[in-house]
Amino acid sequence: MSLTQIQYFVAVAEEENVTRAARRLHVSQPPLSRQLLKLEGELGAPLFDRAAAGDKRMQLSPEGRAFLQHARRILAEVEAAAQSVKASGAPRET
Amino acid sequence: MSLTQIQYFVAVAEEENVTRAARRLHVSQPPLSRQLLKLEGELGAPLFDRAAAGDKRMQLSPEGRAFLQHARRILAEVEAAAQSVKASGAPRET
DNA sequence: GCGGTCCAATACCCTTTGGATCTGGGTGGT
DNA sequence: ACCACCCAGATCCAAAGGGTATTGGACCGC
Repeated sequence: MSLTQIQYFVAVAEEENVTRAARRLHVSQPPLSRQLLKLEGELGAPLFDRAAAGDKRMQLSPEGRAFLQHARRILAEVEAAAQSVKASGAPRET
Repeated sequence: MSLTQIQYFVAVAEEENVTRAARRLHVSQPPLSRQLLKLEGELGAPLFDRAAAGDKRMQLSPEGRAFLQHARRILAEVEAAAQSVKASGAPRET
């Protein structure tokens, strides 16, 4: 599992569409598709319901919904980690 | 920034020694050293005080200490994320 | 029923990343 | 002075990750 995979997953979960998510992430669709599958493989469960015939959207599976919560927290925490370094290195602006 | 870099960093922070951390992580010392430097580069600040002449330990810098807290949370959250998928996929043992 | 559209997945190639080995420089202990 | 320890740099090679082109399945209008 990697941070990029997590970013990718969140984007797809939000867009409910791989192609749109790819545009948003400035990558092409196939790599995104692959990383998604790879992530599902590692986790041992599908994160999306692709089966839905009459519905083209990439809908989150139950596992996907559970994962999404943590995924968001991870990304936020990463952001915070980077900030904290900058903050502690330059505690004051002067 | 990647999850492996974060793992590496935590290990070194705990061991206060790159070589030992490398053994613990089952990687060799040079890659570990490089990832550390790379991480510091990305963050824009050194995470360790290597300057200390008479002291061989890799001591955390103030920025390093700040980062460590988040780093641990990130790894814990990643762990939790994986667990949550397994849990929601197989809510019961039967 | 047939072509056109939309979308994810696969095939293939190529660049980049990351790990391993070997080496060097600097410090401390005996 | 010699040896041990430790981090960083150089070099090489395998693996990962992204891009383009293409396929395959489902739906829509005609």
